[in-house]
Amino acid sequence: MALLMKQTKTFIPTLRENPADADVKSHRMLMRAGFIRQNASGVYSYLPLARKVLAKIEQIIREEMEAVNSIELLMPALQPAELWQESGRWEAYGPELMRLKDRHDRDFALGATHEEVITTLVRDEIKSYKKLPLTLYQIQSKFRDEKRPRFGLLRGREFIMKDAYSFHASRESLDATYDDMYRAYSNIFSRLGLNFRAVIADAGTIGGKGTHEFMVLSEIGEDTIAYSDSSDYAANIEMAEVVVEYTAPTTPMKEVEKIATPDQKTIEEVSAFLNVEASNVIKSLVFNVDGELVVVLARGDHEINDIKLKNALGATSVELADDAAIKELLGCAPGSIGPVKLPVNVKVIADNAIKSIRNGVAGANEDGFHLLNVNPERDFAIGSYEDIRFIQVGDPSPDGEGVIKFAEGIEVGHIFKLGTTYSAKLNATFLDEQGKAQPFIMGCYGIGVSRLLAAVAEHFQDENGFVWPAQLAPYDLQLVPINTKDEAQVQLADELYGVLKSYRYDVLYDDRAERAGVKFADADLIGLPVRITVGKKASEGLVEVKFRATGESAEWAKEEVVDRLNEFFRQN
RNA sequence: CGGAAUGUAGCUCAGCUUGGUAGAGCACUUGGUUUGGGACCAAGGGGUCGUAGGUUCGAAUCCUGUCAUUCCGACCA
Repeated sequence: MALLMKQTKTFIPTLRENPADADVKSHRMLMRAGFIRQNASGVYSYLPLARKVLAKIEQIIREEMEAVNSIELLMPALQPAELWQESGRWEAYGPELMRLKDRHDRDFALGATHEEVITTLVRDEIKSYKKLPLTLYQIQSKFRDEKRPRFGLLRGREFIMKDAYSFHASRESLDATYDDMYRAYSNIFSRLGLNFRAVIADAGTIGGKGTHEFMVLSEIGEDTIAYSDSSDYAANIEMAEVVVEYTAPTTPMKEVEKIATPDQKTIEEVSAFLNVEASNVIKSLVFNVDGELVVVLARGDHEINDIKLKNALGATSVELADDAAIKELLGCAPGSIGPVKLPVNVKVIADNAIKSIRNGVAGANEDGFHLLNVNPERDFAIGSYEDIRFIQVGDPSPDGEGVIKFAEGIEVGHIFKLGTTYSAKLNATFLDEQGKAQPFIMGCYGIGVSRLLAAVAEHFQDENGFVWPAQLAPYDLQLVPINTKDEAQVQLADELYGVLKSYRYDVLYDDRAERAGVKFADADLIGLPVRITVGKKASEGLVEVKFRATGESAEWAKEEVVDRLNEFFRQN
């Protein structure tokens, strides 16, 4: 399908100056080059050029999905509340679910995801194990009322997503499809030309066990990846296990001593004031765990990871308790909390590293005082030791090879083994070989399509504009007659336009009556791989060709344009 | 949801401190001169100064509320 487009007939509103509201370069360049416009916070229009890049991304996704027998369908964005009530997520999803009412005052949601719709759809139509496995996907807009939309397309409230769902009669079948998807995702991100890693991830509120995130490495990434410097281990920092074996030192224990520490609240202040290492200070925090106050301990040089905490306690929500609750429980402000002499019924969870503390420092549960020579077990009881801290740079890699380093990543894909979480709740069953009803075993697999547009926009640009690789470029090349009043130039440009069409090139024809400088600046902004300039030597049948990526240019006779272009696109 | 900032023409911004009835550049329209890296000359069109209220003889400017947008944090399949 060769697409031709005259620039006077399309809509590419380029900006000469940087938009004031765009801070990250993908957002800035997408605005400047006329790809997107914002309609509300986190809500964007995709203008013709963006639509074309999206179409290319989607095409790659479709090819790789079909290759693993995943079949496209399209489900509604507008979904009845009953569906969400049935799965329990009408309440559980919270304010992030966009809700609305119809004229009969019935509740609806704008689809934040489609587990409910697909599960009931399949439930009502698939009754036999003989029809399994089945994998379906769609590419569609999703709605999430994010607390803080940001970075242009990177975190929107309306965004485009590819979501796939698989249905199985057995775990083994799910595992096989999961592996297929893992490979398909790797193919997709490789074909897009992105530098990515598949990392071990947390399943979050979607539930299920066994999950990988696909992260594009980027400095604007909102997630931190912990990876091994000498193996292929990589995990979201939320999940990376700490495998250090901590043991108590053999130094003799000393008597506990109370000491005044006026206005010394943070670990840094206290350790500096008392001249001790942060690693020998006990950081004590009070968390509200599903309504119960729990004291959580970690070493002063460590950070508590609330996702690990949540998982370790099997809780559905953990958050720091507020000052009033702490005051009521312990009679002091945060900053002076400690594990010694707590009210009897308070649960205490300690990070494994607490074991390494000997004659440590802890808050005295009295404002302005700390305790010296505090020792675990002797001076306070611990409910259990768990791995609840964030891994740190330099920690040993959990797979035993090398040490941990950090990188920032943009989450562009996430694959889950859901199991029967949704099928059980929604009563979606099939009949197995024994004629017995079994809940479907499910998987789900998402790709943030519009987020990918942001990720590639972030990656494929230089100071003058986008530098699209051939597989993503909105058009293959731009045809630029310099002077639209020059008979010879227009004639040759028209001729090339026709020839290129017959050879199935997608051409953006800059037929505008603009000056050369304007056309060149816009061409650089738009960033097509090849620019063919028809100028002074048109009468001799010569054109100038410039390659966006390298900045190299050459002079070609009109007769050789097609052959040379074919050669270029074979190699790029 | 906490913290911060910003809302003045399509875009980027000045004017606000010290109240006197709105400006620049770019863009746009018309005419002319130009024509290979965001031209020039001339003449134009375009703004409830986010919004509501208050203070004042008088508010873009001072005060209060409110809304929107952005950034930091918390949060997040």
